[in-house]
Amino acid sequence: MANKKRTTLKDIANKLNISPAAVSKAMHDDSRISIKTKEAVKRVAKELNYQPNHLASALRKGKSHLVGVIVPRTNSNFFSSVLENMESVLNKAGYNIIITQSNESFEKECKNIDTLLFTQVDGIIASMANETVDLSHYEKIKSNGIPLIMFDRGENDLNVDYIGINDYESSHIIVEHLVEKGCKRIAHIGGYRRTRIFNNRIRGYVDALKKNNLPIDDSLIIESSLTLEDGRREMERLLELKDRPDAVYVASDYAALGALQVLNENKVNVPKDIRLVGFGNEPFTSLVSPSITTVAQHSKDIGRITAETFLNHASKDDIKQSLNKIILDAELIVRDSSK
Amino acid sequence: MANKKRTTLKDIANKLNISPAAVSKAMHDDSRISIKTKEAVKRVAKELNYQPNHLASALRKGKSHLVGVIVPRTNSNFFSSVLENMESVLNKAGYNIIITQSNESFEKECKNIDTLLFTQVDGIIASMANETVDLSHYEKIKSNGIPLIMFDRGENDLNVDYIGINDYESSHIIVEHLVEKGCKRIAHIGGYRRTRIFNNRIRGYVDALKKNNLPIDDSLIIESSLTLEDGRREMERLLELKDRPDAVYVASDYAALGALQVLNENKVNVPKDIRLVGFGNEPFTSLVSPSITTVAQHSKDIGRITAETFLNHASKDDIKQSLNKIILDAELIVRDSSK
DNA sequence: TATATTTGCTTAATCGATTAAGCAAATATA
DNA sequence: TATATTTGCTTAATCGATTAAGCAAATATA
Repeated sequence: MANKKRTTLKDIANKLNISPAAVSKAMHDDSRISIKTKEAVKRVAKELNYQPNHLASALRKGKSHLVGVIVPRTNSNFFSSVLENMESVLNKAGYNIIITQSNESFEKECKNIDTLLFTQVDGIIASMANETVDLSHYEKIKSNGIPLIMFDRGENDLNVDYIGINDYESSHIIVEHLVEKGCKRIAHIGGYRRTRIFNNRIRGYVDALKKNNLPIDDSLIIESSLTLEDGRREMERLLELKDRPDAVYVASDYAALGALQVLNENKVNVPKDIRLVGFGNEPFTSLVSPSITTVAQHSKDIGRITAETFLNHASKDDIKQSLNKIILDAELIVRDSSK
Repeated sequence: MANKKRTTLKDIANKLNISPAAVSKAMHDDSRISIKTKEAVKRVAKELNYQPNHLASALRKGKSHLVGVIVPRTNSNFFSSVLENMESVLNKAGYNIIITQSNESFEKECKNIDTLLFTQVDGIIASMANETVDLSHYEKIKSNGIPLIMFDRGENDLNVDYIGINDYESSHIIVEHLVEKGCKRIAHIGGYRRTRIFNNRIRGYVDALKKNNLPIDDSLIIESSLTLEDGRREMERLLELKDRPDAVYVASDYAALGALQVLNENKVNVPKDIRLVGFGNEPFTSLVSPSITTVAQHSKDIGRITAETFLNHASKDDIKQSLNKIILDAELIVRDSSK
């Protein structure tokens, strides 16, 4: 069934004995079309179940009303929630989003960008893969003349709008919280400094220690990929230290969970012997025992503001892009692992 | 920068003093174009950084090479992995995917379908929201003349291809496993019977009990929404029974985790006193203690086969759709909670 | 009443890529 | 050598929707 052709403006025009141009204008409530004609057009459009051909209008107008989104993965609560809110804002403005996953791979990220540019998106919103160091594929987006917006994971060098949380400040909040609980030797299992957000977390951690007159001990500052396995391995290393830390701030919930497993296995009492703080507020942090203190990243706001930033660009003709950071404050969620 | 217009076929044609038609054919390696011309065209195309205008070719060819995908949520490991594999297969065949989330909402699902149809997708791949009972919006897809493929959560009534795991058989495997471990009173915290997959799991559970000559006890069969909270509440109810079960088969990992929390809080030894099995192989099942025995759903295969099924439809001109189920066997992953 | 303005449409071109039809030159075959 | 076929392109139409330009009729203004 249903192999009949789609209804076009021309079909409506023929039925009403007017020109397709008049039909197009009537559908868009042009002031130069009589109310009578408009009503007739809309009635017939409904009768024939007219669906505008988006491709044709996009081609003519030079806008596809599609926005490409690149995320490392969708299966984290953070990204999934960002996407949901981003989509809702963009849909209201008549844009649809094409979601792609880089799986933290540089190569996949390059491919995704090619794909999105090929699909003629009106803009790209991206959060960088961990692997990515070379930024030339992102420059390609800019030289294509469409807006590029980064969120959560960006790079200053790109000189585009960025929306994220205040990583530097988050580390302060975490350290202050642990100091308040009486901790004096706070370790940090962090990401690699070359990634902006992890560098900021490390800087925040160091500066917060200084502010509280605590000594900086390089053996307590660890860089890793922050997987669950990394968390396990680094926690084991920390436990072997002669002078064990009394708190560990881990820059990712997954690594924090790995650390917690090792602590539990070694019968180290959390939070009594060692307090633990993660980052990201992944759902499982509230599910394990003890539940893990962590930082919520305002995914809803990030999604919404990122979308609004794109719309702001899209409404302007000049595509002057510049570094424009919107930094949100993160929120500490205190749970059993640091109480 | 970069406000210069995009390169078109015409630009290449002008530079080489040939017609745009020849350029188009050269780019597509038409056999009627000389090798010399092809080489020249490709060289100039590269020089001018030519990117074909996808909208124009889609309009002309009547194909957008876009596939719409609707999932309840992307933030589960299962859906995220399905999407990843689906995308990879479709990309290779020249299709891009537009991912949308229904958030388990019927209304959002309807909106997503409208959006995708408006975007002129060549087909829709969907997994139904829990809320959905009325199927008329799915019928709309079919009457649009584009293929509809369902996976994981479908309905026989739709009469379209369906790819999923063997829920009925999965329940058998789980029950057999528990019986083997000596369990005699196996409870089932399941989903609502109106959802096909949950109904199948319940039927499988009941039939497997019969097969093993175990009595069917209605107080041990519970229907719920299978959230973590549901798991907690229903486990509490089961613990209040005079005659407690010695095993609980929960039809979702989240609810299984809720059940596990209650068991741990009540100092019930898992697996000694009560064995526990979940469903879905969410990452956290291997992370909690004790780790939860669960069922893996072959997300990779489902993604791949779903994509291939679509491609199969797309390559044919006639859009005869019929109920065609591809059922994969699930795999039991035995962990500490049932050892 | 004569001119200016507004209303309500039509005509024709356009967005780029594609393709059916066709033509001239080159090559193959009788 | 004469005809048939192949090669290598061009011409022109097309996919639908949109829009600048413009025209005739209706209405407003002088």
